[in-house]
Amino acid sequence: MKRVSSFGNVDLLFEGGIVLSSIREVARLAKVSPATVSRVMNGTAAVAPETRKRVLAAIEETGFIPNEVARSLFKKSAKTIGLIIPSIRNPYFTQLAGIIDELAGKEGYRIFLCNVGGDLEKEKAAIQMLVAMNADGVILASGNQEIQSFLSGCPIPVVALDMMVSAEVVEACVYCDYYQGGRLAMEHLLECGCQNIVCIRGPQKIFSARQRYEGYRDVCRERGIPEQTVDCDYDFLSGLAMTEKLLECYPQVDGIIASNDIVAISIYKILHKKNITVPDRIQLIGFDGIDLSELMSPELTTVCQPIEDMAKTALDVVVRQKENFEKETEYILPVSLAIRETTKRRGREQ
Amino acid sequence: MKRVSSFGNVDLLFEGGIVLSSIREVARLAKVSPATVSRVMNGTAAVAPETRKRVLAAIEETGFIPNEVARSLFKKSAKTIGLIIPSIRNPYFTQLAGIIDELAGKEGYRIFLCNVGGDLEKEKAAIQMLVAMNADGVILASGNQEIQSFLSGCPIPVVALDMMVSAEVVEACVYCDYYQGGRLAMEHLLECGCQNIVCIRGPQKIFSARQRYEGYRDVCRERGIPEQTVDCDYDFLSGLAMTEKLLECYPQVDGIIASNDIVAISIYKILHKKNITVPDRIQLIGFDGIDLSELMSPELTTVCQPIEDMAKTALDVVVRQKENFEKETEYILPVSLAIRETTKRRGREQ
DNA sequence: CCAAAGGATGAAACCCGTTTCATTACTTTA
DNA sequence: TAAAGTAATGAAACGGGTTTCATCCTTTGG
Repeated sequence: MKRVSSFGNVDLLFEGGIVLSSIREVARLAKVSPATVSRVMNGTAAVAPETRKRVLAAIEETGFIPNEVARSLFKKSAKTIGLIIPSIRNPYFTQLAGIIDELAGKEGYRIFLCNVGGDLEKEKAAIQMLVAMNADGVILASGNQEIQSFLSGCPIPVVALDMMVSAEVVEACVYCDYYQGGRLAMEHLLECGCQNIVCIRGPQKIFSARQRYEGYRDVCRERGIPEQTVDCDYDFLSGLAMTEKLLECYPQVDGIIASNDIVAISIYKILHKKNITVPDRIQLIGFDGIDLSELMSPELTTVCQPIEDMAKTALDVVVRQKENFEKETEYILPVSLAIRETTKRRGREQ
Repeated sequence: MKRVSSFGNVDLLFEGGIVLSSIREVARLAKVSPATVSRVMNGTAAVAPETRKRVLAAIEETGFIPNEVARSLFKKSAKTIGLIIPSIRNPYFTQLAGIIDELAGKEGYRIFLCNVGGDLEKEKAAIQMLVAMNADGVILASGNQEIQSFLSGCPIPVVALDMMVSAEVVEACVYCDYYQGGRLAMEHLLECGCQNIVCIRGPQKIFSARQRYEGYRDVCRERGIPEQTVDCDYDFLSGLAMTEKLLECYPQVDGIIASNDIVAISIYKILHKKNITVPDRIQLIGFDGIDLSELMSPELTTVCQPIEDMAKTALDVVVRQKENFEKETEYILPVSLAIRETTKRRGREQ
């Protein structure tokens, strides 16, 4: 019913489907050697037009698809790049993954997505697996600094995305000016008239979260404002829980800096549920600039990261690492403020 | 700096990192044959305790990681299952992917996610690639019926998820009772007092969208209500555009059935922007029951699909297809109504 | 007209983990 | 004590595409 039908010695199928046959079968059919078939397929050497035609016909007839595994084994390259992310449920990472996937496709690479969920062991296993699979490189966006020591001696190039890892163990780091982002968020809330701002910090072992917090903290210090923080993970469940806590601890709050957009959305949910109006009673700002931040109602004011540029840069480093002579080891991209509906000031920037 | 250091003939690295070395090197170091090393690693045959210890020590010393590609080539199995989805940006599919990934991991399989974006050629290429990679099976959730004819003779098992494909070409189909979902949505809006309901249909070439529409349509017919429909894709951009159109064509509308949750969210955004209150002036219901439907404010009333069960069922069929004797070819799962805040009636169900 | 150069092609090695099959050594049974 | 059986292990083949190297044939230059 769905197995390949056998026809003589050659597996054939006539209904436009997929067939398994080997290069040797094709060769036999075309009355050439496997080497010649390989040359025709890859254009790696001149083949007489007459021969080429016969080979092409044989490929057509058998529906031959070259076995990628055999190719990978010899070439020591699977034309695959691993993308390690902490959560496939976080729209920020799926947006990133979507862009990287598309760009990689154009360069002839596949993306192997590894969802490690903040688990260090899973992350190590993912890297080992990618190495064992002859992947050509890794884009590491797990956010977990602890992986660093494990990376030394990794035989395939690794580029850290959204995290700061020593240039000793990775090809390069690509991240944003999170610190500036933290400052921007705080300064914006102040400009909007907030008197009582609380910063919901992401996990401090994550570089972006730490830097954002430090931006916020430094503005506080410069202006003599006491810090008010709550700790929170980068996911919505944590966001919901921490918002409850925040309202308990800081009932006077009139401005909230969320650890990222998805947390901002969950904060908004709680505020909405409690009939606390945004931005009238409390103003709210997020980080990341995911699609959803603009899709939610009201639209979320947020500090945008150039997701597309980050994806492009990271991929570029991995793909072109061999040919890079004077390579950068650090790409720091600028962030920008998107003033929308959860803060009061109508700004110049969109 | 990051290359593996060479030590004698054996590649070594002392800092806990990753190393490339072959089974033959390990064998040489342990003074055994590669076969014995393989037997120690896989437990495929008895090895003398003394020998085993030497081999283990050699593996430890070299940091040897068996090459998955070589293993896949021989075994004709990559311990990998392909998951083909139309969009990695749609939370429904990432939620699905997350669950499948987790379950597959427990069974010793990797998931290779293929984002084909509704492009038939990309989808064909993805399937060919999976075959060429010695994948063990495919979970096909692209929604695109047209792929059907391409599937015949596919040498690896395919299970269709969220779509209806002939049992001739797939191992099984797993989907929900979308028709019932369509009815449920319509009946609920009627119960909530809507007089002027518009159905925003998903692409009619997609099975779920067609079935949902037919559920809606049949309720209309049974009650003598004239149909009012607008066509829309399954993404938020389309949702935004179509809502504008809807409001133009049907200014009297007081109930909207969205093609899915993400479209419902974008509908809400437009309504909110136009100061049309939900559910007072217009009531709104979605399909899918993604996390986000509950996270948005107000919480979205929606027809939930048992995403977890679907994932589990699909994976089970693929993994266990060889041992299935009397196999089902169709798994139809029930949907359920989650009455939340975008419709008026406070229902029994949560 | 012969040598050198170039083009087309095939045989065989290669990538590396797995498995079969044969061999050796030793134990058990008759 | 011989025959039969068993455990441990290695040599070699295998999987399938790629590449090197040698070979053969044709063309070009002297």
